[in-house]
Formats: sequence, structure tokens, C-alpha cells
Amino acid sequence: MRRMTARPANAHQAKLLRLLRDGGPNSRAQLGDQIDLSRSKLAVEVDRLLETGLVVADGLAASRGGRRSHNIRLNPGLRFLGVDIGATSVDVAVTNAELEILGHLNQPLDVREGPVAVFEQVLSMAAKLRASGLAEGYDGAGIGVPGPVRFPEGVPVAPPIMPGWDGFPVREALSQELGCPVMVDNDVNLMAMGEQHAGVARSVGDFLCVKIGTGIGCGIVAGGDVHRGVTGSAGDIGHIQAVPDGRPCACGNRGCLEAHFSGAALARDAVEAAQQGLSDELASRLAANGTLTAVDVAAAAAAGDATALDLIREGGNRVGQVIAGLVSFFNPGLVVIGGGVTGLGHNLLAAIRTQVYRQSLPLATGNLPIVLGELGPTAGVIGAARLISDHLFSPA
Amino acid sequence: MRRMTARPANAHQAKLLRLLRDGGPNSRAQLGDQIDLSRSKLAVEVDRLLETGLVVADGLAASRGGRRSHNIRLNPGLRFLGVDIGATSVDVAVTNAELEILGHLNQPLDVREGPVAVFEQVLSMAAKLRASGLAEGYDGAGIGVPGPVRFPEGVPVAPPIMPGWDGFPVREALSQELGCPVMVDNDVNLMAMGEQHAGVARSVGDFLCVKIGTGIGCGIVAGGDVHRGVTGSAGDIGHIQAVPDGRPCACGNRGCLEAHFSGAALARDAVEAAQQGLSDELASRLAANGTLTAVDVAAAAAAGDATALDLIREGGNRVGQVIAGLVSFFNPGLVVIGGGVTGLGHNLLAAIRTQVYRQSLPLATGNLPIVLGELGPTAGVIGAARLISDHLFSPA
DNA sequence: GGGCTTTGTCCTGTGAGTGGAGAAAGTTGA
DNA sequence: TCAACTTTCTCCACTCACAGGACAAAGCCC
Repeated sequence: MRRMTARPANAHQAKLLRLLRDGGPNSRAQLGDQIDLSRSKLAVEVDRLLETGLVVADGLAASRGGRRSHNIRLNPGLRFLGVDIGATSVDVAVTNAELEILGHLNQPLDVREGPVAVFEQVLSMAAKLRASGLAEGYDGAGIGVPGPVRFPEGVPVAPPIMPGWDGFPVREALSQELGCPVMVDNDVNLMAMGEQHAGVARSVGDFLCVKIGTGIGCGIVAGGDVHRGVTGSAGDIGHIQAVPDGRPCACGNRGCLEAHFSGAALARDAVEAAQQGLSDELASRLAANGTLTAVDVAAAAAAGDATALDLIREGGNRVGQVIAGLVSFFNPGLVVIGGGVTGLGHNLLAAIRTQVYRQSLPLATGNLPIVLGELGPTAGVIGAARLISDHLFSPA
Repeated sequence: MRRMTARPANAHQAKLLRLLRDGGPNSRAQLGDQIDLSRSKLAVEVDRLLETGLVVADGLAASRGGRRSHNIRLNPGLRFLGVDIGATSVDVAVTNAELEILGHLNQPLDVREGPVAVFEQVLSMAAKLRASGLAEGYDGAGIGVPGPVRFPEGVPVAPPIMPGWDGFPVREALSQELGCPVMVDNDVNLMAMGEQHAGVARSVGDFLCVKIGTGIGCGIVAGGDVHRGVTGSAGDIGHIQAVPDGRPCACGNRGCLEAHFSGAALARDAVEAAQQGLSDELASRLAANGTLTAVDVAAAAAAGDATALDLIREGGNRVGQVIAGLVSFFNPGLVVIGGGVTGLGHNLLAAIRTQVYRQSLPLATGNLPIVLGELGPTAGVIGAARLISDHLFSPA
């Protein structure tokens, strides 16, 4: 199948494509209700989109009391590739143009092996999805990487946990390999876009999305748009000082949030606690697996282990304290907590909420929901698909 | 003189008005270079603006090697009122449509006396400026208040230091009294807009403007626009925790930034130091005036007083620590320090810089200027004039 | 089958906008 | 002093975007 080459010719067409993406199939009349155009002009633009093949008319909808309408929908053959590269694993998914996930793969990975090795793996996963009949090719791809990105060029810059990626032309290289347009962004920003598109942040214009995984980051959405900062490092809250003269951090400072709470820090603290004999539960798990992760702590807490609960609660307090400051500063309408440690669930959430509601101003917290992300591990890939579709569904 | 009633009829006219505001008088040809319109269409829109009286053609400019051009400029009779209400004083200024200050008054004031008393004073100051021949009337007014504002309605909400103002319809009331359109915003946001329009932040799209006066606030500009947050309290950083279990704060928590450093906190600490005999310089000033302010501390530091220097340095460290976190989070292209304590000057700035450059990520600080505001006490009133002109110079 | 509703198309009028021709008004150099 | 050139501004004809009404098509309900 020849892949999508057409792009919307003007802002109206772009808006129509986004309406069809976000609202699914629609009749011309329904589209007319959502766009500020006369029926005649709308019909002209829809016809032009039909000519390009970006949208198709398939069949008639049920009558709503009068003449039946034609169903207008995005070309069902369009395929987007969403890639979410984490520090220790990668998610690759295929979506249709409505950003529904048709197939999803997850594999372990060490991002420090560098871009060449990682993309070899990603491309083979993309090929596997294609081979399984889900796609004949890709019309666009969104890529999330765990570090700052110079967004217009799609190039990682000075990423702390993946030094070998500095300056690697991800966008250009993948665009060549995949033969389709590619956009690259920070993984946390993509998670925020995912929750905004299909998760808890639907219809919220200003919100924060805190991702707690191996590290900690924060997606910032202001006025409906992701705020990336002047060098693409906005939301990098892992190295905000949480504890004066606290634990030493890999960055060279002391007391960074990430040094006190993150997937990695939690695992480290759990091992320490087990070795010090503070928790039989954790100790037996350590003995069984040789190591501990956030999942073990969550399980121990669920089993009523007091030490595990304390670790979660203290971590939540640290994160909550930092988030409280960000809430005062940014005054968001919603705070979403996501990432690998969401398995810690409501114990973590409760600690965060306590800190934020106690420390931030009442005006900022009065009507502020603090919730867990809805999409879990699919937030990133949906956000990635959304990123490339936003790009392709805008005037050329 | 009849005041301005016309508004730009479309986006082109609005853009032309802003070009003339920001760039001063221009010929049609020069305007054509800055706007994406054909010469013929441009001429039509300029003619329409001339008909409305918003702009005038006065005389011919010098030749640039060919036919001399007509000077097109904003109506020189237009007058904006800029009002910056602080906790303890108020600034009122008159500007022309190019936002140049034609006259400026400053008077002491206690904002806690409530809106009625304050506006009586403001209106009499506006009348005084009018009586001195600077204005025959006002075409619009911008008002800054030291607290959160529900921006669309122009109403203060739950302002901590001016409880009597909660819900007072500032915009509506002043619009009635002055007989012209009025816009209301937080004073810190206006300071940011002032520095953006005519100060150090010209041509910077993402920056933070930290105002340290009686309290501490932060104007946030993202993508060229002020970020106000969902309840208008964005930038309220005075109650971010700077010192765990630190000094008690009026808000009920402990260790808030404002409790450790602000104009008020600095004066309090200086009095304490003087009374404890730590500084002869401060003690003698206390004896002379019965009280101390930031100005005294600045003077003592300039005279080489070690205690005063320590107070400034320690305060700078506190603010710097908080700003460091905000820089990591927001990744701005510039940080502006302003407000009453700018008299503390480079001692303060040095302490702030040290903290930010030490604690924030290199990628975020690599090319980050941290500078004092350029406009001093006029930033607020210029920002206020800019606020109302942005409103009036947009399509009706 | 008649009246009503909904959907979609066709057609015409209006106004936005472009681009070129050319007039107006100046400078420069022989 | 005049010709050649430059810059500014106006005028005009043509194109295209768009609205809005008339109307045809296709359904419903009674």
C-alpha cells in the first residue's frame, strides 16, 4: 500500500481531520456543527479531503428522523507507530488514524546501549507488528525518549541517563529507516499528551503530569499545549532539592528528589531495609529474587508490611512536597501521577495529596484533583501517536 | 475631547495598531514590510483606521531616495492610565498610545483600607494628572493589584494581604468611574509585561519575573503570553516551603519563602540583629528612625556592614534555592529580579545566581541570564498600560 | 400518500485579497 | 536643467473564499 503523502491544504481541512480523529466517524452535518463554516464551504473541503484519500465515505448512517447521512471517516488504512523508549524497557504500538491501539509490544531494553542498538530493536518490533498483519506500512511515527529533546530538530540534548544519545539525529535517522515522517519528544511530555488525548486529562487545558519511574519528570501543559522550555528540559524536576544536605545524587548535588524517591531509589531503600532486618516480607523477597523493585515494595505494602508502607509514605511525602511548590507556582487544574510506581497506588497518592493540600495555597488547591493516570503503560505510545498526528494533521 | 470608541475591525487592523505601538510612526511601505499583506490591501486597512481616528497621518518623512512617505502614527491624543497598587504604595501614570510615560505619581497607601478608600485615592491621582494638562480623558486603564485575580472578570479572589477586596468588582467599578475600558491583573504579571514590553525581557518568549517587595511573587511568561493559572494564582511562590520546619508564616505553615525573605522579613531580621547588638550600623539607623526597611539594610551593606551583608546573602540564598527549582521545572530563557528590594542590588543577585547555577541542571542554566529589572518602579504601570492596549488593540 | 425532518448539493452575490500598471514625488549625475 | 532612476502610493481588474438561500433527495410518522 502506498503510504499517506497528502497533507491538509488549509486550516479548515486540518481542523476537520482532528475532529474526525478525536470524534470518530461523523456526517457532514455533524461536522458542520463543530466547525465555524457554512454547509456549502464545508462540503467543498470534505470533497477535497476525499480526493486526497485522507478521509473516506463508507456507507450510510442510520436515519435520525430524516435523510440518512453519509459516514465520513479517516482512511481506515492509515497507521501510526508510537514508540516509548524508557530507561529499561521500550513500548511500541500501532494505531489507526483515530489513535486506537491495534497492537502493542513491550520489551526489556538498556537505553545506555546507545541509539544504534536501540533502534535496531525498535525497528524489528515495528516489523513484527507489520508482519502480524496490523499494518502494511506506517504513515508517521512518534518517538519518546527519556531525556531532553531539541524539539524542532528531534535531537536529544545532554540526556543524563543516556549520554551516548547526545546529538544523535533521531528524527532524521528514523524517518529514513521507516520511510515516513517522524516526531521526537521527551517521554514525559508524551505521557502528558496521552492522558490529555484519551485519559484523565481530557478537556483540561492546564495540568501537570508527574511520571515516577526509574527517574522523575513532569509534563507541563499550559493553555492546551505542552511547554517544553527554551532548551527542551522543562519538567526536569528530578533534581530539585527535596532534602537540604540529603542523600548524594548522581548529578553531583545532594538531596535531589530523585535521590530520595524514584523507582531506583525505592528499590535501593527496600534492599537496605531488608538487609537491616527491618522487614521479613522484603527480606524473603530479596532472598527469592536476589533483588527488589517497586513491584516488590507494592506487594509487601499490600500484604500489610509496615516498613514497605513507611517507604512509600515517606517517598510520597518527598514528591508531594515538591509538587506542592509546583502547584503554587503553576496553579494547574489537575495533577496526574503516572509511571512505573503507580503500582504503589493509593498509599502513594494519599501521601502526595496530604502534602499538597497542606502546603499549597487554598486558592490553588481548592478544586484541584490529584489522580493516578488512566492509561498506564499505553499513555506514552498514545501520546507518541498523537504527537505525529498533530504534526501531520496541520497545514503543510 | 471625545474618547476613543473605535476598535480594530479585524486582525489586520489589530496587528497594524500593535506595530505602530511598538515601533512608533511608520510609513505605509514600512508597515508593509512587517505584515503579510499586499500593498493594496494594506492601504485599504490603513485608510479605514484613519477614518476611525485611531491613527493619523501627520506630515511627510524625509526621503530615502525617492518619493517621501506619509508618517502614519497612533492618534497622539490617546491616553492610557496605568495603575499599580502595592501593599504600601500606589503608582499611577499616564501614557500615550505608544506606552510612553507622560506623567507619573507615587503615593503611600495602605491596601488594607479596602477598595473604596483606595480607589478614591487612585481616582484623585488620575484627576490630578488630567488637571496638569497631560490628558483630557482616558481611553483605557490597566490596574494591578497585589493578589490573585479572576482575570476575565477583573475581580480579586481570596487575596491574602487584602482580604477586604475579595470579590470586589474592580473592573466594573473603575470602568464606570473612569468612563473607559478597564483590565485588571496581578501586579507581578504586570511587572513581567512591562519588562517584556520595554525592559530586559524584550524579545524573550519564555521567562520568569520574580518580584520581591513586601511579599514575593513571580510572573510567568510562556510562549510570549502571561500564564495565570486556572484560578489566577499562578506565580504565588511566597508560600513555597524554603526551610523545613522554619519560621512560622502568616499563612499557617512554617518555613515559607516569604517568612524567611521578603521586604517585610528583611526589615524584621534587621531590627532583631540591631537589638541583639550584632550591628552598630543597623542599631544607629534603628535609633534614628525608630524602624528599619530594606533601604536601611542596603545602605548598611554598602557601608560595609557585615551583618547587613549576611542578611542579604542569606536571603538571596533562600530565594535562589526556590528559583533554582523553578528554573529546573520551567526552563526559562531569562530570569528577571525586580521589586522593592532591587536596591539590594548585586549582593542579592550574586547570591541568587550562585544558588541557581549550582543547583539547576547545566542544560537549563547553560545560557540563562539572571538580571535585575530595567524599569524599576515604572515596570508595573507600563505593564498596566500594555495590558489595556493589548485588549483595545484586538478585534472587537 | 401527505406533511414533516434531516441531509446534501447547487447557485449566486459579496467581500477579501493579489498583483500589475502607472501616477506622484523625490534623488542623482551628466 | 534635464534625463534616468528610486521609492511611495493609488487604482483597477481578476481570483478565490465564503455565506446563505433555494431546492432536491431521502428518510420518518401518521
